[in-house]
This record gives sequence, C-alpha cells and structure tokens, in this order.
Amino acid sequence: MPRTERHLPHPALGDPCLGCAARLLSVCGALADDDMPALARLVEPLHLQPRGTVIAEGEPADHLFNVTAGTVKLYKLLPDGRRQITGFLGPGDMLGLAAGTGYAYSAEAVTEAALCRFPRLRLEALLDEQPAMRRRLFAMARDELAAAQEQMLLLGRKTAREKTASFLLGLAERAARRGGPADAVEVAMSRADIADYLGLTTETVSRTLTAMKAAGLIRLLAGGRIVLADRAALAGLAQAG
Amino acid sequence: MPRTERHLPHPALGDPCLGCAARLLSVCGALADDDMPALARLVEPLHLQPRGTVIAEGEPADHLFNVTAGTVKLYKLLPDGRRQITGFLGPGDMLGLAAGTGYAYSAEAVTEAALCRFPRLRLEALLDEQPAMRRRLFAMARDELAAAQEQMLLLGRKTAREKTASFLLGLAERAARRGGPADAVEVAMSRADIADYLGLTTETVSRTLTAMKAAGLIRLLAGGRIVLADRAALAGLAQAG
DNA sequence: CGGGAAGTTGAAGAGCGTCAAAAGTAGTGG
DNA sequence: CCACTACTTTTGACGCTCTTCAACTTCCCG
Repeated sequence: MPRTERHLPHPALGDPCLGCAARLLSVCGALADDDMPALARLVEPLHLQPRGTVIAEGEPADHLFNVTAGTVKLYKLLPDGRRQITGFLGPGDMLGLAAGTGYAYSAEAVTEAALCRFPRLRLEALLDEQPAMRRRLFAMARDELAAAQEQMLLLGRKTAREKTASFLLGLAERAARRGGPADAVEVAMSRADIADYLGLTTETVSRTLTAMKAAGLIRLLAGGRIVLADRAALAGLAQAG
Repeated sequence: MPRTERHLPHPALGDPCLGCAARLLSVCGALADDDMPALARLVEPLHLQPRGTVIAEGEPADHLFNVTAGTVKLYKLLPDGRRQITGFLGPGDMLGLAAGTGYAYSAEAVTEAALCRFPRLRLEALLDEQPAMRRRLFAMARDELAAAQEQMLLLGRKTAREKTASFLLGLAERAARRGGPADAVEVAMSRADIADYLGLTTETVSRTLTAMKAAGLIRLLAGGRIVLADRAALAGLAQAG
C-alpha cells in the first residue's frame, strides 16, 4: 500500500457528509445541504484494510453501506468454495440493498477502503421524509439490476476473450465516469478476483491478457496498470469474437 | 394451446384491478381498495400469444408492465445472435424497471400471457402520492437483484448438472409460492429457452435431463410436465456436483 | 536480500459445444 | 380421421475451449 494512500478521505467529525468526496455520486447527493445533518447523525464511518470484511452472506441485513473510497468486491460462495464475484464497487456505490432476511452476498475490501454505514431502520425513516432520496436509491438499484443483467449475458454467453475485453472496457468506463484517464486503467484486483468475476480461472485470465498484449491490444504496466492500446479492437472483441 | 386457456383473466372494463388475480402478488397489492380506481385509470391491458413481443431492448422505456397471467421471458442478445435469458416472469412480476435511456432487455411471451401496461410518467406521479407503492416496487427490485446475483453464481460457477437441478428446483419453488403443487412442475418454456437461461445448449439440457431421468431423479411427462421424484438428491446436485 | 504470494507458462484432459441425423410432437388441410 | 409438413427434442460422434495440475518466474514487503 503506497504511503500516500494511508489517509483516505472519509467522514470526519463535525460536518462529515458535506465534504464527502463521494457525496454527489451517491444517494447522499439527493439531499440539500440543510438536510445533511440528519444524514450525518445516522452515519458511522468504516475504514478497511485490503481483505477486510464488510458483510457476510446470510447475516441479518441491519445496515446499508456506501463506499466513499477504495474498491470493494461482492461475492457469493458455493459450499465447496467456488466463488462468484457479482460486482466491484467504488466511491458512491451502495451495498446491502439486495437483502431479504439476510444479506444476499458477502462483501470484502479489495484495496484499502472507506465506507459509511447506515442503520437500515433509521435510514428507512429518513427515506420516508426525503422522497428524493428514496427515488435516488431506487434509481441506483435499477442501474445495479441493469448491470447484473449485462453480467449475466457475459457469464452465460461470452467467450474468455470476450469476457476479458468486456471487463477491461468496463473498468475504463467506470474510471472515466469518476474522472480518471480513459485509456490507462488501474486494475486494483488480483487475477483470482478477475477470474471469479468473469467465471474463468486465473490461468485463463492470465493467458488471455498475455495474448492481448502480444496482439498489441493492451500493455501491461507495473502496479497493476493496463493501457488499452487499441480500444476499437477491444470493443470489437467484447461483443463478437 | 388448450381451449380452456383461451380466455385468460385480465382487467375488464369497469373495475379492472380490484378483481385482478395477480393483484396481491404485485405492486398493486400495496394500494387500498379505495385507491384502485386511480391505478385503473393508468392501466392498459395487453394480451399476447406465445412469442408475442412486449418490449425490445433499446426502445424508449416509456412503460412499465405487470404480468397478470402466463409466462414472459426477458433476454439480451449479442450482435451475432447469441442470447441470454435473464429471467422468466409470472403473475405479479414487474418488467420494464431496469432502464437508463431505453429498456435494458427484450421481453417476449413464452405462453399465452396477459399484462398490464402503465405509462411510466403517470405511474411515477402516482408513486409520489402512494409511498407504500413505491416501497413495494423498491422491494420487488431488491428481490430481483438478489435473484440476479444468484443467477450469476449459477452462470459463472455451476456445472451443467448443477445448473439444471437448480433450474428445476427454482421452478418448483416459484410454483409453490403461487400455490401450485410442489413436486410436479409445469415447464412452459422450450429446451432452447432453458438453455439460453442456463448458459448451455439445447443438446446439453436435453442430455442432462435424460441422465437425471435415468438416475431416477425426475420423470418426464407429456405436455412439458416434470416430476421431481427425488428432491433431496436434486438439492444436493444443485449446490455441489 | 530472502521468503511467500501472485502471476505466468506448459502439457494433458474433461466437459460442454458443434454438427448431423433420427425420433417425437404438433399443427394443417384434404 | 389421417397423412403431410415443420418444428422440437433426443441421441450420437467428434472437436475445441477452457480447466486442471504442475512447474517456473516475477513481484512485493519485511
């Protein structure tokens, strides 16, 4: 972990939410400045090291979380240990939505990460007073659902190369939406995480990336950075071969 | 199509929603009887034959739909025609939720089906007056999201046998929730639909079912009915080999 | 500089897909 | 009522993609 990331931005005492870097990306952006104190009273900041656990599948779903910094992965396990990562979350993303009695998945920090924790019941009460916030939360669930359906298409019907190309383009798109560079993506997760996200093995991910590098589509840099050298070709790969 | 199913229950003139068979299963159940007329004014009934199109991916998402009878499938396509079915809907299920600019998926009737169509904007207005309805809609989206994640686990990490066993058990569970028999499921969809739902081919689905039949786990009846002869064994298969 | 994890590369094999054909089922019209 | 046709499902043989198992290399972090 680089020394410069030691202190991540997360709610501080006093006026936690107003200065939150992730505020506008998240549900919190639906509230006016005047209403922020009501939100701030509910919030409990959480700071996790890599591999730190946020929630475990099946636990009582008493809280909702909002990622403010870093990357978090959501995953489900089979009894024999096979794992499917259902999503990677970044600043502004919510987790804990999909829940009946207990959480539908486990969540764990990929990088050092900061989150805000909301007691579900108290947040529900706030949502009843703040329709805009409920609408925003609903819209986020809607987007997550659309992303899940896209991922089902990937898992069920795409080849390893298509999956990998889609993954890289998805990473780049997310980074761009958060204001980062568009053609050099930061790959924070391990090959094993990528494999479990794409329904492949680490070996296949590695081989596929190597082949793409050999074909001049990407460049693999140190520190897990990947340059998308030929976006058009990758986009072609992502959908048809 | 059997003669007895010629006339499916769907909203008639006068008091369409009050007598709707799917009402309590759906968002509409969140409204009191007195508020039903407000809902009924928005509603437009839709009656589809098998293979009839409800929506097409990318179309402007102007409407929300509620299935009242029959089975509807949701799917996404790749340019070369590969298809992933993301879900099968029955009475009470909503569709048209996942939408940015346009619909995120296409939807088509599997059996003869009846739906209610709501203009999105006018329904949104009603939701603002009826918080209970918005909560219900949100809960439905939440459940759909949990189901999507379960399906990602299936698509990414389960074998053909596990997928097929999970599918049969899922069908039985749905049927039971709607009050049907628990161990003889009505399989309304074709092998091709099942394959596109499980990320397999029709041949593999057929072979797997045949093998299960040979192993005494299921019995294949006429008219697409399947008897789950050994539920415990199927449940074992569904999660671990 | 050293130890351990993460990543890459190689060889062999399995599971599922592809292609092809037969068997079963349903709808149509004489 | 039954033959004809078209589609769906099943069954078979073969091949390919991806997994599995294993060894080697690189990258961190102490």
